[in-house]
Amino acid sequence: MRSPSLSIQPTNCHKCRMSALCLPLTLDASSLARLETAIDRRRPLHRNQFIFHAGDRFESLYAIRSGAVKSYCTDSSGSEQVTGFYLPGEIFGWDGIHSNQHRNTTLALETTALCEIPFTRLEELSQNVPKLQQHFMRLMAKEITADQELITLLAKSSAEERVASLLISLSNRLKRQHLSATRFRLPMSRADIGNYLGLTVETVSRVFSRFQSFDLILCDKKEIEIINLPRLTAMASQ
Amino acid sequence: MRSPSLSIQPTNCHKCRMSALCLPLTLDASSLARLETAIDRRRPLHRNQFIFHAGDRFESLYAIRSGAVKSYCTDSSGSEQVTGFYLPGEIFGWDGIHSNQHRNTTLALETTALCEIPFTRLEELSQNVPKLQQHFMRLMAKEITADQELITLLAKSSAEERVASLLISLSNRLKRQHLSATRFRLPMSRADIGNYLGLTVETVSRVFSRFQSFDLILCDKKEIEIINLPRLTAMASQ
DNA sequence: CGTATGTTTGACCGTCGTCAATTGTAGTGG
DNA sequence: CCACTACAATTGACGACGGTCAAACATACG
Repeated sequence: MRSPSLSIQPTNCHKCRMSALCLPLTLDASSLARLETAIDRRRPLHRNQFIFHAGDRFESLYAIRSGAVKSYCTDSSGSEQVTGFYLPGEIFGWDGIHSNQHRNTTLALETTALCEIPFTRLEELSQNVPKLQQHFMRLMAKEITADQELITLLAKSSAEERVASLLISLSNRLKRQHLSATRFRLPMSRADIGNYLGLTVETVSRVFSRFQSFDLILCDKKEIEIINLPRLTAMASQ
Repeated sequence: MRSPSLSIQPTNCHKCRMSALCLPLTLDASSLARLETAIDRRRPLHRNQFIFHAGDRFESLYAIRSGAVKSYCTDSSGSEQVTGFYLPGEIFGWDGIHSNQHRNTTLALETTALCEIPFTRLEELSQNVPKLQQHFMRLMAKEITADQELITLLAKSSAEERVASLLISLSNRLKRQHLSATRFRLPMSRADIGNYLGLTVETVSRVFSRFQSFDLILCDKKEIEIINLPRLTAMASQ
């Protein structure tokens, strides 16, 4: 029996509209039932609440049901580096697997609902459910692919290309969740964007202004409307 | 029976001096024996020979016995981005897991001996040998960690810090192989270094010159000697 | 030996970071 | 409810770091 202060309702992955992303599609009913028992649906976090800190013992992966989080690590000189933003349907926490402790700190950028997936349970289940093992390896590999795309972006692209890429990435990820691909609210600050993209706040702000003057986007602080999606896409994939 | 043209000798992981890195240390004898049957030791590749191309069907992971390789991907506009250099004892090929085809092209930077680890065999074995599953997840997670360190480097650091970081990284990785941490030969060109670090060849060359004038390193084309390891380390971890 | 490729160095210039000031927004408590 | 404060975002002026272009030189390979 779970404590009501930690868990708000039983998990029903098969009814969850995220399942296409965080679950193997081909999982049979009994395997799914076993997985569900491992997943703990926590009460929503509010803005700026931490999910885990760098150095914390690694216990679980997390899937986002709603909201958004950012992960960042702090280097020796104390400065932060944002390593990722995660949106509904996405899974984070992989960084803890290697050394059994997290390297990133992760916090909610807005009110956020999570599913917690205890990793040892997941490993046990994977032993018995080959598809599950495959699926999670794929998700990890996807994280590697995403990181390598960011590496390419940082190594090669101009400020405008970087910002365009982030907007297009967010647009695509929201679209996959059947949300609007052209109107959305940025969950993160300009500073977070700049940090993530290796730019200063000022540069990010200037790029947003330029994009508006080019009629690529409309933006009112964090509300974004993409006016010219094709051209923005072209700028991004350069 | 293996074709002699493809395989030069039977695999003996337990005698291999790399095993501390690419194998789970705690694997028992029978598990190890089963793993060995899956691993194919190929004849050495020479410089500029490809291991796989972007788009190739993903079949195997590869462990380096000797030599060095570089991985790079090609973006829409045809320009390359080096995503990693791999040295003896390291494993590459993870990028193919997600979509069952490789995103990176990987080639030998010098004469290189590899062990090929067929991925489906590895998955099968992982089902029966929990330690093996754990170990490979850790290795993948390590790749994620490494990529995120590169992201931080590219987002934050100056040209000098980037080059210093690469030299220190190579030094540490060679040291782990019980090779000299202060005298080594760079397997890659200045262009590769620049591409990897998001710099131009000219900038890399200038930084090498500056490092020499500061008495941090000595270098004769690809031969490097680190003169002042503490100061170079300080420059790297900034 | 000759050509292709890699490396170094110089001169110049553009992008983006730094510093600074201003305005707008959000959260707090009287 | 509004003042007060802290924080976020915008815009401008200026300069530095690293990119671009060009030339010279070294090295590798056939």
